[in-house]
Amino acid sequence: MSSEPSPAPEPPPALVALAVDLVALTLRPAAGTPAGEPVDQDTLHVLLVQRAYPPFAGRWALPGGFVGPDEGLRDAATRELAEETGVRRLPGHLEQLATYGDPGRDPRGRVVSVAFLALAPGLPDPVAGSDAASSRWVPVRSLLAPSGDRVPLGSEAPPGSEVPAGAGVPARSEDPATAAGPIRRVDGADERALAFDHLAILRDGVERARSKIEYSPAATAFCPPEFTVGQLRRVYETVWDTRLDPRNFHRKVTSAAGFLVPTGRTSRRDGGRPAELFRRGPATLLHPAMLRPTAPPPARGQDGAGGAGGPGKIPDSP
Amino acid sequence: MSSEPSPAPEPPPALVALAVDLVALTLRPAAGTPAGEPVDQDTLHVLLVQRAYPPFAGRWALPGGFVGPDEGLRDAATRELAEETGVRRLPGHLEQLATYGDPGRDPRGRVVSVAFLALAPGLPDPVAGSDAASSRWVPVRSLLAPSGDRVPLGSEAPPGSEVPAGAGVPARSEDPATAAGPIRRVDGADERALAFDHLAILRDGVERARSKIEYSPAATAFCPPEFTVGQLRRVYETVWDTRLDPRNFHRKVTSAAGFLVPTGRTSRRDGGRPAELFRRGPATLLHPAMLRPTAPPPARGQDGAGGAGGPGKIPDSP
DNA sequence: TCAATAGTGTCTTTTAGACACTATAGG
DNA sequence: CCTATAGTGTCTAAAAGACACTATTGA
Repeated sequence: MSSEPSPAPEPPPALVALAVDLVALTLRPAAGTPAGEPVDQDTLHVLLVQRAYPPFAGRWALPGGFVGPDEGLRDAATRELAEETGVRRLPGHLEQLATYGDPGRDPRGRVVSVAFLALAPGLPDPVAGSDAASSRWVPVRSLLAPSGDRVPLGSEAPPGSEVPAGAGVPARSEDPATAAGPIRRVDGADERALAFDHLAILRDGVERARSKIEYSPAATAFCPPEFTVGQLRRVYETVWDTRLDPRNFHRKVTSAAGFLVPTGRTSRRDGGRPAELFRRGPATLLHPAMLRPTAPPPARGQDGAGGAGGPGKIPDSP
Repeated sequence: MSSEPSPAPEPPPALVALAVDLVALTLRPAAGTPAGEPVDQDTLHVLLVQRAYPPFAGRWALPGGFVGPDEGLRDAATRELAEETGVRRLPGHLEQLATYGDPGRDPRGRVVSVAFLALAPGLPDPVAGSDAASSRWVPVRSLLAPSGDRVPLGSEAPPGSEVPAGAGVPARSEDPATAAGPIRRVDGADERALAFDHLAILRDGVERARSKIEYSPAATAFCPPEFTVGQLRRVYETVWDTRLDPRNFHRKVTSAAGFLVPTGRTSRRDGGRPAELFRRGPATLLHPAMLRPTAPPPARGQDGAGGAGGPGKIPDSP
């Protein structure tokens, strides 16, 4: 139910501030790839903004903001995403992730945030929004690394070089992605840490994306309208952080009914046989599913299929 | 992010009332089973309360209520469930489902509701809560039926007889479960309809439950601490509304690592060979998963895995 | 005896995964 | 020629599903 009228002996309706937060994921070339490394090695990036005001001023956070008085939840998420990326009709996929609203998650008072997950093909470098000092795409791996490790030596961005030269956003000393760099602190906290409970939200979003592309064609949201099987495979490999056999992948993906529709055209390549171009098909669920390479019998780590969201527990606390 | 401080040129923080709603599912014998039908045919039931005050006075709704000023979301859901069922330490499973907060879903103003999904073994008949005229378990099928059909002739409760004799809650003329009965109307609306957007929430909850038990051991939440493979199979059959081959089911469920732990004991039966008793094992994800009998290649109906959760789209509008 | 449920085994089909081999581009 | 990517075929193992058969109870 939604609430009770005044005569009901319920706890008084707590009035809370309502916000949306976005876990916007995209694939971009790993910046700062050392010479001699394979170029164009896509990595998973998330959109972050640097907070201009307290609390957590100077810290990086997921983009988001308050929901307008007459604004729908999804509308608010769409608006925030458009504001931050400068893109009005966003391609890709947007779905509700979970709601984080336990008391204490925001020092200013009770703020309930409905988090959304957005998957999009390579978006432009973000435009500084009105509510943030700056914003940028940050490699997810550098944020989820337990504590500065898990970053493959040399394949991840070295300190201060996550942004390709000329990207327009100067590297900042507060860079959150500098996993290998010295850890600076702002009012006693690890400055690499995200504001509020946003690291937890990010984790949930990434896990949701990982399971989502198993059972749905959502992986195509990371691709342009027309794409090759090889591109799609690189999406899966990047999001899952695995290697997949190109031959078996090709067979699976092309035999899943309604997943891909051939365009008849073919892509030009730098070297190698030209590949067929496909569009996303009408399927909403994949059959058979594209299951992640299975770690053996023992429990795989999460708690729930989130049903419809497939597996993946949805926490409700920061 | 969660919000911006006052100096930010964001839309002003809309203050909203925060509520939780519960989709509490359990398995109970179909009431009103005509003589001659197989008894003890479990069916999926959802807990509903009858609203005492406007709006939607007299209509049935999901149990729920406002979140206290210093109360966590999950805490509020747990409290509401305990109040409505009279059970303090609830067995079973509780997870966040989705949040419904679009303007207009509540005629009194902006009310944002975080819905939770609860799965529990046969709970007692509900105790009338302080905020509802009455509450009861209602067969899900009668609520989700397109418009009075989809109810297998003779196997569903006939008008006014959903409650087993002596259940303590007299059948009311407003009974929402009377799918086959005449449709009465209150202020112009089909009285069988649930209040607010609760039918949509119920649909989402049922679909989440259906996919949840595919990838997680959540089906055991419908069982007592010790149960037989046959009982577990009946859970799957009821939730999925399918028949499953007992022999293949037995093999699958006992070979999924960590799903079931044998107790060594055996159950006594009325007729038939005694069955081994199991407890729920430590697994959090099933491998291999218990996939629903697959409707052929065409898309299976939802939009997303949610969720590892697997599949299942999470809408954010009523 | 029979009916009913529990549990095992066997066979076929589908799918996953390893991997050989051919096709078509650029250098 | 080479290398690199695309795409097909073939084999094996795992899993799903159909179903025969045995086991153990109550009536």
